[in-house]
Amino acid sequence: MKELYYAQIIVDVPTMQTNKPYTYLVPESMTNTLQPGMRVDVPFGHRHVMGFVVGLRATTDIPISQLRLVTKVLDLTPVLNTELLNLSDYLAQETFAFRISILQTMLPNALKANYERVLSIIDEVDDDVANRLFKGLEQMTYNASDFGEQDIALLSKLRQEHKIDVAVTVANRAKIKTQRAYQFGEDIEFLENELQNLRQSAKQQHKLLTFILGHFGETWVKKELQEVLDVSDAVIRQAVEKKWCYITQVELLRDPFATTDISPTEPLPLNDEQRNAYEQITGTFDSGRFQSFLLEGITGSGKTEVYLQAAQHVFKQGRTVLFLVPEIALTPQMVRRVKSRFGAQTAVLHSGLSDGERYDEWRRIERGDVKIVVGARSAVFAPLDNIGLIIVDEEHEVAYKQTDNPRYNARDVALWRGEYYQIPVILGSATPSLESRARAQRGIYTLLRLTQRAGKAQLPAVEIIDMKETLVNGPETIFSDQLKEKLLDRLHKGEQSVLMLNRRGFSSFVMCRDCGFVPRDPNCNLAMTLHMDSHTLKCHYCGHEEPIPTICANCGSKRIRYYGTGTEKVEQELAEWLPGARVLRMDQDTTRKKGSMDKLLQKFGDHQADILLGTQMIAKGLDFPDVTLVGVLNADTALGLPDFHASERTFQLITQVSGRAGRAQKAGEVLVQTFNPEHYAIAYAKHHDYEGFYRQEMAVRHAGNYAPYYYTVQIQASHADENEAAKQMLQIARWLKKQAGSDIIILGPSPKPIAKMRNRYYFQIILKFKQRDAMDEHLQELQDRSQKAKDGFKLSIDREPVSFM
DNA sequence: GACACGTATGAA
DNA sequence: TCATACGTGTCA
Repeated sequence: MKELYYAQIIVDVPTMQTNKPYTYLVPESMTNTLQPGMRVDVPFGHRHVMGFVVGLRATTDIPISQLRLVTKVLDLTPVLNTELLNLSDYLAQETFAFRISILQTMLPNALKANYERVLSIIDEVDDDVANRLFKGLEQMTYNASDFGEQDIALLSKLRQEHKIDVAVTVANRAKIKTQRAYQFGEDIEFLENELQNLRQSAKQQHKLLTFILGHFGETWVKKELQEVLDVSDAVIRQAVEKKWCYITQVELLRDPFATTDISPTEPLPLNDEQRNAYEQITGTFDSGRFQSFLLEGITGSGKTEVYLQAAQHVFKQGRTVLFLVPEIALTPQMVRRVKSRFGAQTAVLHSGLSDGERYDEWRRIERGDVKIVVGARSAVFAPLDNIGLIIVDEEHEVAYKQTDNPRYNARDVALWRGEYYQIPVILGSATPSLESRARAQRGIYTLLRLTQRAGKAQLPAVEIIDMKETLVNGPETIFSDQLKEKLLDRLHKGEQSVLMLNRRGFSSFVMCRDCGFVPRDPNCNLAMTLHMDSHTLKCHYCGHEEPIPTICANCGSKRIRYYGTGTEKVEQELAEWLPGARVLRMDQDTTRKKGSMDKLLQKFGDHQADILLGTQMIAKGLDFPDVTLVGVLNADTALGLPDFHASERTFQLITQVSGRAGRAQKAGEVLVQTFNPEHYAIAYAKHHDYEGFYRQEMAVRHAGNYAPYYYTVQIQASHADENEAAKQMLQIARWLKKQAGSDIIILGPSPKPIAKMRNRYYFQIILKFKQRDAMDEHLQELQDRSQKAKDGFKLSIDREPVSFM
């Protein structure tokens, strides 16, 4: 057998030029230990960097003289398996990101390299430097924040004069928490002898030594030992001194369920539709095939029960399950259900974990201590092997897309992993993304529909309130008379209400208060955004710009208003006309603190409040049986966004929030206040008609050449100089036009909605095209060129962006 | 990302 | 003529 001498290594230097494996020599001492997926310390140029072994070879084309040796192995076992290494390769291509960035995102922060600079004196230096800076020592670890500017300059000069040397070392950042333990001696004769010679009065010592004799050779954690024997520290210290036992450290694994009380649940009976879905999914699993299922189930139809029972089936075959949710904080009830069904074999990865805690959970998964991983976006990289089922709940959620580099979509990664393991992948939603639903139409996904609510519950009746009439009749208020009436009614009956104010971001737009008309840009037919700095309306999609109108183009009214109301204002109004009502406000401001969201929901569940008022974060997943009224204060805000997803998002949001009402015996009711009662997104939401909405929206997308008929790519770039940014983007647009010709629709360049951030100017170009492979080549080339572009021009490419903000 | 090395730029 | 600034290519 030929040994593998050459390691292919991706180094921790995120640049275009280094975005390829480098070949290193494997020292003889490592030939048995080094494996792909391990992190290593390698010399790179003049310093040391961390690297990932992505392959081992027996031969190489590179001249031996150019090769250097791997310095150190940082892991005992690979931190990435073959599957994840392959995935990183695919994702780097897919997201136009560096391979190293992908590898880093796959791992917990604790596994990032910790670079330390060690300065050492190698020649005569003056006393000031030796004593003041080096504190009389030959070496010191360098920390830039420890020194003033002058000293840094001085050290840099000494370095150039070769009087001091700088060595970079790569250290493991991960700290494994340990606790003190005692390894008992194994020499029984010695121990028995010691027991004989103990003084009569040494009762405690006698007790301990007897115990050690009964468990010789074992290792006991100090805490447990003291719990069992009730001996003092001093007694144990004596035992160590007398060599009855030895101090060691054992790894401390926190039990994440120590504080949560779990009442185990049993599988619930499935109805016919659920059973059909369950059987199709488990049948696919049993036959060992890859197949994606789109589980389209109305709110409250029991999708979760299908997930859980399918997972149970997979466990029985000794396989594991990956369960993705849009955001852990927003789905506490879902997490609780999984935990209570599967207990301690569940790992939960969420953003609230510290680096250390996350690393602990990661290691539990990696060692195979858990069967199911529940987590948000980044959990899609959980180091499970032997996966048997992947579930993506609320698959339409934009939270699955990472908005900064690397811009991956966890839903697509889930599908990749599913194909790799040849297993079923469930994409579940009450309101699937158009893209997924279209794929189901084409037979790429298997469509499974759940049309019945669980138990006897009915979908709530939805009433649309035309706010234009309300405004004509009375003072300008956020609440219609109808909504006020119903709220009062619920208060009297002691039932609960949920109010949603769909206020998103900072985007504001202009609307006529008489007819609901929103000025749209003539090219893209998208709502235009108000820019107070330039006093214009701009289309963020193609860059069209026009002055802010003073008269409505539709009805001639002068009542044109700037749009935007916050939850705080609503809370205040509620307090004024319903002084007795107990209101809980839930938005970014009130849920920022860890666990505060859970606390608010707990309070609402315990009937300590009558009204839950919040932003779209209250729309999904909440299950409170006594909520019988849902009010959507403003259904239009999402419609006004400069984005072709606007109708889809509006429909999804109204449908999701409506689903919060009437989940148990009591019938629910939904009031939707809007200025656009005739808009199809709102009309279809009123009838809970996803399929109807899907058909109409597909026609709209088809007519406008939008996704899913076209691929969409957003190119955004920034520069400190506005003209320079615009100029370069124009060149790029021209270059793309030349490369792709008629195969491509180019919109822009146009300034981004937030055109200036941190003193940089942002522009974007939107591309729409059908030939993906050809365009990928052009985009890759564009990426390469932009890396070489000088003077601070930054560019990033975003495939299928979920927001154009 | 950090550095060495090349060429351009300016002061004596 | 030298010192410094800045841009560029390289790392196995």
